[in-house]
Amino acid sequence: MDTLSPFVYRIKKLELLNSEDFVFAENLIKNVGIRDSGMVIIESGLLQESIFFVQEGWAVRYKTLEDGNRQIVNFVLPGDIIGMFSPIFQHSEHTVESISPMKLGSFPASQLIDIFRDAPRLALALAWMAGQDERILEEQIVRIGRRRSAKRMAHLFIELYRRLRLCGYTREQAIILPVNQLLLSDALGLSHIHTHRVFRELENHQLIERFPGRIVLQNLAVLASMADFDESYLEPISFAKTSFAL
Amino acid sequence: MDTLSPFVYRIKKLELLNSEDFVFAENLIKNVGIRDSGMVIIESGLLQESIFFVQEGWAVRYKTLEDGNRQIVNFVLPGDIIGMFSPIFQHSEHTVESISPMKLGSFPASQLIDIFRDAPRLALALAWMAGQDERILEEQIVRIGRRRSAKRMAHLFIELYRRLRLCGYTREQAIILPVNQLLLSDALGLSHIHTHRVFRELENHQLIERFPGRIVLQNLAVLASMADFDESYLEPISFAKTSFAL
DNA sequence: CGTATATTTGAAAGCTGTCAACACTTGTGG
DNA sequence: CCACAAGTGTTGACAGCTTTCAAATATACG
Repeated sequence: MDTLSPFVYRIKKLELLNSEDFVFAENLIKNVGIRDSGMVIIESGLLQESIFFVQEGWAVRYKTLEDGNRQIVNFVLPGDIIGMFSPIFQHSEHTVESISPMKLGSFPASQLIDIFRDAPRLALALAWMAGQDERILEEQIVRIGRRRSAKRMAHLFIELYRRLRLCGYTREQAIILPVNQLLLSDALGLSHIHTHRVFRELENHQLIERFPGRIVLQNLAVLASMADFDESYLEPISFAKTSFAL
Repeated sequence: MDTLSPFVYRIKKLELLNSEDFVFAENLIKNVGIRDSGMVIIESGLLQESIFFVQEGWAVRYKTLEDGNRQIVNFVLPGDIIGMFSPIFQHSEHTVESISPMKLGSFPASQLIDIFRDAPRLALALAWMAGQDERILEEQIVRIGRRRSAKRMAHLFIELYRRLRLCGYTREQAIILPVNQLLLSDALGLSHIHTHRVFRELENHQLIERFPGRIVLQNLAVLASMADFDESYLEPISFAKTSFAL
């Protein structure tokens, strides 16, 4: 038997889908493709033809400003969906680019409609995932708007760690992020120089360690406590069973 | 005949729903209630029992930090939905509070399921609205992460103006926002003192005018140009008709 | 009229960005 | 294999933006 895809792993927790839905879901993502690091998966301004499921690897979702600056809006991790509701928009508003080699399941955007018509429970599960994504964006707003740089960085690190856990990563120590300082600064809304300063500070406290192109989180406990991390915005244990049958 | 509710006004543009769907939609929001300014509509940490449609009035959606600070994540305007996918979560992650008197349509959260099962086109329309909301959050991230205070404020003003237009507001000049400086600072991720300085600056340039508890935008053209506002993230003219029948 | 909530000011401290170089790594082509 | 280019990481100094502190003034509300 093969291991569960991270997507199925996540929606399983919902306890909403029956075996028929799971077959439907598994079939959706049968079409798997590989991407190198640094590839554009969807591009701002363009119509999106596919919906992707991240099986392995990392990407970033960002917007580019008129002055050439960019802001990373969210990281895209295994178990995430890329462009879920894109078929109902004429163009994408952000770019998604791989930052590590990736394995992506995909299905044609037009098929989203079939899901809504033929598999309402699965459609609801997708809405659930979109809702989680929105919660993560909200927390990103709070992080950038109301936290100072060191705390901001620590908070992001812990979020990424916790999100990895959601789809089955269990290692308790030494989480490796395929991220460099430039990426970090664009995610945190800081200059790359200041990012470096903060970075060095955390490193001096032995909270993180650096390797070319990656960051290792060494002391999650201290990072979490300095970040005042409240995980309630991340995926709950189970679905709110408001007593309905679908 | 009565005027269209702002919600129906918006989803009409989708050109996805048939008359049956519209009846369904209209029935959903028949139950209308009134709120004073300053009322909590949904509260962070609590289970949400209803889904609300804003017919009139403004609210803010915010998160409170451990240190008592708060960050407004988004403004809630006529035509918006509050807590759309809340039935699939055990608790709300943010608080929504009215900042003006409001008129709210609502239906029980449990009914969301009926929509997904019995009115897939309407469910898709809701997903479309959720997608728009997510785009607005993305832009808020960019605004806070990569724009300096004056530009940041101008950009928010223009966004609010454009969003009002989406549900039928047509006045070209003198848009009135039911907002004070404290609210503004929490939305922009600035201290209230600095917000005041920037505020005063825009006022000195005759771009805005202040009245107790409200702000009037007087020169939208100049505000928009200084904000480098790119409206593509706001609702498109029409649905991407990827040639499917639902 | 008194209290709480907003707004306003000035000054000082502190955080973050910008500038200008330099070092290091990696990949490419000669 | 070396040289070079491009991208990334590093430093120090400095400017500038933003926050904080403290206190005064309005304004709203009961």
